[in-house]
Amino acid sequence: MNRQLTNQELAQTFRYIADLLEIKGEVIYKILAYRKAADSLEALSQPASELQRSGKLLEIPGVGKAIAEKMDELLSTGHLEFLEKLETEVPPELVGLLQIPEVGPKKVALFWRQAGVTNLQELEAAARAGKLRGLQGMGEKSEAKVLAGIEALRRRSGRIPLGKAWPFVQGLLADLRQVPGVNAAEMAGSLRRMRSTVGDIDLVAAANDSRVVMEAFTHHPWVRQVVSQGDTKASVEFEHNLRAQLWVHPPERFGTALCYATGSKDHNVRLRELALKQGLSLSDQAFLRPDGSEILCASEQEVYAQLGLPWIPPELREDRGEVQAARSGALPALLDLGDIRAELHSHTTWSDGKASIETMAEAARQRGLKTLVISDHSVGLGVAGGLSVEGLQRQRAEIDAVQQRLGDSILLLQGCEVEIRADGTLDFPDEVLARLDVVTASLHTSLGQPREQITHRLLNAVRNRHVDLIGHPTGRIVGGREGADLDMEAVFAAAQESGVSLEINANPSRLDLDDVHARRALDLGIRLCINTDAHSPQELDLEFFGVATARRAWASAEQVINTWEPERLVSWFAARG
DNA sequence: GCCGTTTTCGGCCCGACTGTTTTCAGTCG
Repeated sequence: MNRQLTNQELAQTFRYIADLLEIKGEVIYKILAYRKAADSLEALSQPASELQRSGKLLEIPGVGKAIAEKMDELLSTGHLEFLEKLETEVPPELVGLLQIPEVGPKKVALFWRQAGVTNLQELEAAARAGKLRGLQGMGEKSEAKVLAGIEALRRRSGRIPLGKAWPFVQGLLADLRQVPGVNAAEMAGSLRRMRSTVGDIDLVAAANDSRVVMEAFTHHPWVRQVVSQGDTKASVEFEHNLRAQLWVHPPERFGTALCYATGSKDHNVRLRELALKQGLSLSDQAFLRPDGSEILCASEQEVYAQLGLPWIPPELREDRGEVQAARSGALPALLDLGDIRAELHSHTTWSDGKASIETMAEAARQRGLKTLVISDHSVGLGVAGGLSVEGLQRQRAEIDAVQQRLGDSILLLQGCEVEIRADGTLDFPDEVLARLDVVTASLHTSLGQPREQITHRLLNAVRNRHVDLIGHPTGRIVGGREGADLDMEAVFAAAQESGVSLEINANPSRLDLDDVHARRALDLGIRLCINTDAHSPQELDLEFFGVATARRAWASAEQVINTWEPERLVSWFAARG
């Protein structure tokens, strides 16, 4: 039998169906239903295949009889007759055209039905030949836009990793806050929700005279092109194909605008539903009473309060149950960066790190950490100058010496990031692992192994009683490579049994586990750790991104072992052997 | 196609911006 489709793959299939139906010209609500089902699948904390076995597919929000049947067929057979038929009606490559900016389903349908276009090459040829300008609703400008859009599509490589967008936006916001009359300027959208990748950058500013802010924004030195500009909203493009849009509202309405622009779309729909039940109307423009008068909210707290809710942290605003939780007073007490007391995964010049043990220890101490685990690579990772057994012994002596010098201001532990070899064995025998204070096992090589093989490999490490942590479990690179094809449910089950802690690697190019996996792990009672994997003192600051990912997974401080004091950590590691 | 402390049928968020269609359709978030 074929392996089970993942939730992600199912979601992709339903989104693809929605796109095809939209080009075909189906009623919009049918299309929205497929997209809603896809959203739910992605937010699901357990595999749909599991729900299928227990006959609970209909319990997925937004999944009714028709979609449940299709899901069932996909999970059971690996294909879907409905989709195969649809693909004979609508040329599948048309879906790719939706990626072109300013080209939506209606335009694609127009190009297809009126100009015979079935793929990107044909569209480009038609545009260059001037064959689009004569179509209904098209002119020369629209035709040029299509060509420019195709070029932009070729340049950009999808969404921007959070780690790139974040520092860029800090600079931009600092400049906007300097503009005379600007009362506040904040990021919004997926960036504020701390998703691992960001589409466009959304910003909201409070000012009484929007024109001054708009001028400053569209003339910012980093701006390469102004895409659109109005009184309340402007959209620009920077170098490297970063796009940003700015909304400007008067200060007394800033909370309403910020809340709306932060989203997510589905979270906003929930809020709107609550507003409607109270006879209120909530939109990006205004929050209105039944008589049409406006409820002005300068802060988000006021928006939520009007709806009878406590303020919901942006990281939770994904319509994954947060509004219901807020209503019943069951919002989690989220982990905060200030709760972090320990860094459990760091590198030094003993392998591929840039700084000495002492420099790293001093940097950790300055950041208020009470425990630092030095976990250089093991010998198997040759490119990183991994340590041999003998090297580990010499390193232990230096760690002890640095500890002497630093006194009890910070506790240094000797760990090791031990290779999980391609055959599933660990780089060191058990008696060597037993001498280490902390053992982190990680996959770095042969990540492309088939599912069964690589899962088995990771399970070997999870079940080794000397292993305390699993580093960046899937090996994914944000905006780069997919994670290994792991059976994550099997990994979670084994972790639950062995008590091993799974890492959220805080480096923004990893963020691995991701938020959905992390939430599933927490639901199963698995303890998480959040580590920077720092190779230099500055990288210790990346913890922030890992904490954000954990917050998106609804993590509390107690569920993350980095919040523990040194004594508790030491006894936990010791008890694990 | 989904859903129900207004409904098992009739809704499903809605406004800004752009280009072209001189009154609106398409896209976007």
